[in-house]
Amino acid sequence: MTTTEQKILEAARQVFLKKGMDGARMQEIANEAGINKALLHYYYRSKDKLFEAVFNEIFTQFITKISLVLLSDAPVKEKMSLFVDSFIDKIAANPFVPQFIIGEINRDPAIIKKMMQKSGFNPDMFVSLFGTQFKNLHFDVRHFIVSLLGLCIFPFAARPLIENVYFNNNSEAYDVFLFERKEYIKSMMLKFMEEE
Amino acid sequence: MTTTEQKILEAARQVFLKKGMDGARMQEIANEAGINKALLHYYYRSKDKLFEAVFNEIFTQFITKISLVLLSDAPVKEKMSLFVDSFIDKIAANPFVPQFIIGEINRDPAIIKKMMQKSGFNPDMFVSLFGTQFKNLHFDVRHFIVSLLGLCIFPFAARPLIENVYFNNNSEAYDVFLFERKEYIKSMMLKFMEEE
DNA sequence: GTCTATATGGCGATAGAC
DNA sequence: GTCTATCGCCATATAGAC
Repeated sequence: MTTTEQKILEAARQVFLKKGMDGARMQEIANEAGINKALLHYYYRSKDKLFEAVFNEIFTQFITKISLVLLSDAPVKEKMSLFVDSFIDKIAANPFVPQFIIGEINRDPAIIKKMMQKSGFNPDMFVSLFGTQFKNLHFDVRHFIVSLLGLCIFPFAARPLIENVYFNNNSEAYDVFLFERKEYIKSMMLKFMEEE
Repeated sequence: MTTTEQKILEAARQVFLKKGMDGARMQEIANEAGINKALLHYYYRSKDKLFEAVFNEIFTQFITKISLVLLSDAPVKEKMSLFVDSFIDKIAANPFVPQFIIGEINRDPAIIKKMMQKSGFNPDMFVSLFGTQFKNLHFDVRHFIVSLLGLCIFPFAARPLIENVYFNNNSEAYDVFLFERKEYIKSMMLKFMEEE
């Protein structure tokens, strides 16, 4: 059984993910939830508050997934492989998340700090990891992480363009491409991580 | 000497780049151009038309830059190096472009086809290149191009988040990081392109 | 061509009955 | 808790004077 509050949050998630804060309409969220517009304000006071609740949920899930690659203490090559597989699966199941987060953090950068606090994450946690676990690697770990994220996220964020230019809008072919991509990224990164 | 029409387009470019189609306001564009709101409609009929003019300009510039790496017939490794240097310089000079394009192509995928026609580009041109120039490479060229783009673009598109998490919001440090990134990407790709 | 004033519609938010 | 009706504002767009 789902409460009205949950139905609203789920509907808001759908609409905000596709349209973003600026493009979303309270009326559309109400329709999606099968309730009246006034109820949205009864439960969440304002569009801003509702958006924050949605963003917090999405962002926390996303950054939790990312942090796993850093927090586990598996050997770094296995860790990388596991991350690529699970991260791409995760995005494929939530294909609107990357461009949503990219759009919203650029629209309102201040939201990041707010969400970090709510999620219980803090920047120091990430930074301190560089001083300990990774210090013996021959490459810069920040560049390494950013590369890994870019390689995984970009083909989803830029999908409409790439699918048009390189796949003649053949959506099924692009799904295959995304699936292949796991192996491509892993082999690329493994080669790069070799000690010579 | 700049005409009113040019002033409007320049102002619209600034505002749309930062706020996107949904977040931009005609009043703000008028203020930025130092003219009256009614003049916007005199020259561009509607917000949609004005947006299309702006998007077309930005998109054409962007995709022209990308296509150079494919169209020149320099050896592939030098080509890659040249592309990374010039492309990152280009984005650094226009840091809002990546997230703007990502946002708008996802908001309205149909705009891509429209812009492709206006710019004189067509998908077949890109696709045919794979059958000829690149056919002897040992790796998939589509994955290669997408990787290159992702490695260059992502640190700009996700800047607010990465800058917060890994650089404690130190903007100058992040600029250094972006500058270093050219060498990092090139060495990574070169290693990957080795024949063994 | 450029302005002021205004029409027109849609949006977030609230009042108040049930 | 949930609804209908409506307020007040702000956005795009247009009319019409200069």
